Amino acid sequence: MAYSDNLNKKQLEAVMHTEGPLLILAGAGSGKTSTMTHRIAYLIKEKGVDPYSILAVTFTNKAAGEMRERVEKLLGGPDTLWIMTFHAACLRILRTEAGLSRYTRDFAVYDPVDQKAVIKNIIKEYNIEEKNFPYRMLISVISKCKEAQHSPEDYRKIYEKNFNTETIYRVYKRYEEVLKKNNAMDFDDLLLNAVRLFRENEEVLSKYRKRFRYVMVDEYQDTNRIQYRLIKMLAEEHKNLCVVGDDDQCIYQWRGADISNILNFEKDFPGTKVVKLEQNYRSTGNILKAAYSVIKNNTKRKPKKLWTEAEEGSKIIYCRADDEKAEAYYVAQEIDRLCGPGRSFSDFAVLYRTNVQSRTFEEAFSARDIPYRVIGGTRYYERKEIKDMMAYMRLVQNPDDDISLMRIINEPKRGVGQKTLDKLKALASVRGQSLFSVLGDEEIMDSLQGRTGRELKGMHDAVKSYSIEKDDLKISDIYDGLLVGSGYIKALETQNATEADGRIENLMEFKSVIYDFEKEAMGEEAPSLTGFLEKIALLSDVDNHDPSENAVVLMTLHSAKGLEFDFVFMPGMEDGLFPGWRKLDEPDEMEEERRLCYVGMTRAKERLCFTGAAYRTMYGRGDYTRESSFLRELDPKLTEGDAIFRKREEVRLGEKVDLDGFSKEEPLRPFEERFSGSGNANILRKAVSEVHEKSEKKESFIAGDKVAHSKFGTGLVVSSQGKVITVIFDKAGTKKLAADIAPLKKIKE
DNA sequence: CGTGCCAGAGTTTTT
DNA sequence: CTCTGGCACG
Repeated sequence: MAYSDNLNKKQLEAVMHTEGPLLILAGAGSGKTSTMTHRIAYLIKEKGVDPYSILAVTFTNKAAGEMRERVEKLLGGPDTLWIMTFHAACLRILRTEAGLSRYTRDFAVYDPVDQKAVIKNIIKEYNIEEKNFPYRMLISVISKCKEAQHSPEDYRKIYEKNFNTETIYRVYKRYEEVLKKNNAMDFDDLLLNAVRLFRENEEVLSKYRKRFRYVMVDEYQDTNRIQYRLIKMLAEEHKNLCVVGDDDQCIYQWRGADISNILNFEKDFPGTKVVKLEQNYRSTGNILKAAYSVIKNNTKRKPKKLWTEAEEGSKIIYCRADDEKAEAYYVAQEIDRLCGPGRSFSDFAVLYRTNVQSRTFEEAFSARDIPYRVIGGTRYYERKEIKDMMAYMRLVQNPDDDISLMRIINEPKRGVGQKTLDKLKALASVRGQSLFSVLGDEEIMDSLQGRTGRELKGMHDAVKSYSIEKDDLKISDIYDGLLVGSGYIKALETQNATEADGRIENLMEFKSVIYDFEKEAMGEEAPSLTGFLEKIALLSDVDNHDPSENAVVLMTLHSAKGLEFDFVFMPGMEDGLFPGWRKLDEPDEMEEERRLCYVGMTRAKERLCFTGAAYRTMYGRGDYTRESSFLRELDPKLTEGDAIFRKREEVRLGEKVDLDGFSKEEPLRPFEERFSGSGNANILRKAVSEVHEKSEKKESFIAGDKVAHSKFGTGLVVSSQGKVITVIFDKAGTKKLAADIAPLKKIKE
C-alpha cells in the first residue's frame, strides 16, 4: 500500500490504528505531522471515512495550515474536513449554534488588548487601587477561572477567606457583564462557551459527537483543562480519539497547559494504544545526544530517547563573550562565515528567552548588513493604528460595541476627554442605550463644543452608513472609506513625523492583508466583514513568518516550537536569564525551563551554538553573570572546546567594523526619499492617494445613469431619493444603496 | 483638553 | 535603557 513508502514501522502502526483511543508520543522531529496527515488520508481513502466526520485540532493557525496543505496533497485536492485551531473550531460551532446562546451570531472576539481596555475601565469605574490590583493580575485570575470553569460566584466561594477576593470577584463579575453587553467573547470564552453549549444542550452535543467520529489533537501536551473537557465530551461516545504530543515539549504550563492531560491519557481512556515515535529525522546525532543530556535531568517525564540514522555531525558550540554586544557580534560573524554559497540567511535562527534580547542582535546584524526578521514582540496586529482601524471596522459590524467606540472616540483627536466621555457614558446609561446611539442624537451633539460635536457627528454618520451598507460593500472599500471618513489618515498625514509615516505605511500594508482575505475567501462564501474580523482576531505573529524570505529569524524559544532551522543560536545562556531568576529555586519551574531549552536545541538540524555574556547590561544595569545551569548539564564530550571563553579582543580579530560602530544613526531624510531606497515610496504614495480618491468622487446619480459597482458589477439607476438610490444590476439584482459611500462609478457613453 | 515631564516597572504568550 | 501611566500645567 502506498502509505508505507514514506513511513517507518511505528508511524505506520499509528496510521493504521484507527478505532479506539490512540496516544502517539512523538519526539521532536519524529515525523509527527507526516504521521497525522497520513492517518487522515488513510481514514478517508482506505477506510472510506467521510472527511466530514473528521476533526483535527491544532494550537496554531500555522500548524493547521501546514497540516491542511499536506492532507490536500495526499488526497489530491482541497477538502472540507475540519483542520483548525481549538479556538477556530469553537468559534465556528458557536456561530453555527448562535441561536442557543446569549450572543448574537456576529459576536466579536476580544483579544488581550481589548481585555486590557475592559479591565482598565472597570478599575476606573470601581475606583480600585491599581497598585494592589494590577490589570495583568486581574486578567490572569479571570483567565484561570475560566479555564477551571469557575463563575465569579464560584470564585468568591472558593477563595472567600482571602482579603482581596471580594474585589476580584466584583471585577470578574463586571468584566463578564461588559463583554456580554458588547456582544463579545474573549479567547477563553470561545472554549468555555463551546463546552457550556455542549453541556447544556444534549442534542447539540450529540449532533457533533455523531458528526466527528474521528477526533485528532496535535500538541496534546499543551492542552489545558477546558480543552481537555471539550475533547473528552466529543470523543466520549465513539472513543476514536488520537492525540499526539511530547511531554518533553510542554512549555506552556504557566499559561494553564496541564501536562497531566498527556501523562494520564492512558488512565482516562482505558484501552489506549500507545505508539512511541523515537526516530528523529531532523537533527544530527550530537544535537540529539546533547538535547537528551539536558532533558534527562527532568524527573517528571515519560522515559524515551530519540535516536537517528544521521551522522554525528559537528559538536555543539559554546561561546561565552565578554558582554551582550560581543555576544551578538560573535553570532553575526558566525552567520556571515557560515552563510556561504547554497545557503540562505533563512537557514539561521537566533532563539532567545526574552524579547528584549532581540535588540543587540538587530544592531549587530544591521552593522554587518545581515538581513533579519524579528518575529513576535509587539505584534503587527496589536499596533495602535491597526487596532484603531480594527475598532472602526468592529464598530461598523456592531455599532453598540462600546469598548471599540471608546477606543476610537478621540482617535484621531476630536477634543473628547474624560469629561465629555463621562457625560456621554452617563447619557447612554440613563437611556439604556449604547454610546454610539448617543452620538447619533443631534441635540446632544449640538450641545457639545463646536468642533467636538461636529466631528463626532461626522464620525458617527460615516460609521453608521457603512454599518447599514456593510453587506453590500467590499471589506477593502469599507476600510478605505473609514480611513477617510474617520479623519484618521488625514490626521496622520498632517502630523508629518517619522512615526506617522510608519503608521501610514502599516495601514497601507494592512490593506494588502484585506485584499488577500478577499481573494482567498472569494471561492467560498462572500467575504464578510465578520469573517475578516474573526480571522484577524485569531491570527498571531508566528503565522506571519515566511520561511522563504532570505532573512535570519529572530524569535523567542516559545515561538520556535514546531519550527526547524539548519543553524540555531541560543544566546543568553546565563543563570538568571535562562533559566530565569524566578525559576532557579522552584523545581517544577526549572523543569519547564529545561523543556524550553530542549525545544530550542531540537530545532537545530545541523549546528547548534550556545552563547552567553560574562557581563550583561539589562534595563540599564550591568552585572557579571554565571553560566546557565543547563550548560553544566550538557555532556562535555559533545561540546567544542576551543570556542569556549572567547574574549572580545579575539572576536574583534581581523574585523573591520569596531564594536562601538553598531548604532550608527541614519540621518533623517524626507519621507519620499526614505522609502525610495526600498522602492516603497511610490507604491505607498499611490496607495494613500487611492484611498482618498475613492471617497472624493461625490457624484450625484439620477435615474437613467449607467453605473459600475465594485462588487455588483454594472447596473442602471432607476430612482434617486436624496442619499438613497436604487440600482438594478445586470447580475446582482435590485439594490438600494447610499450614494455617498457605495463604490459606484458613473459609466459614460 | 492636550502636552510634557517624572516615576516606576520591566519573562515567556499557540488563541 | 525604554515604554507606560499618572499628574501638573498651559
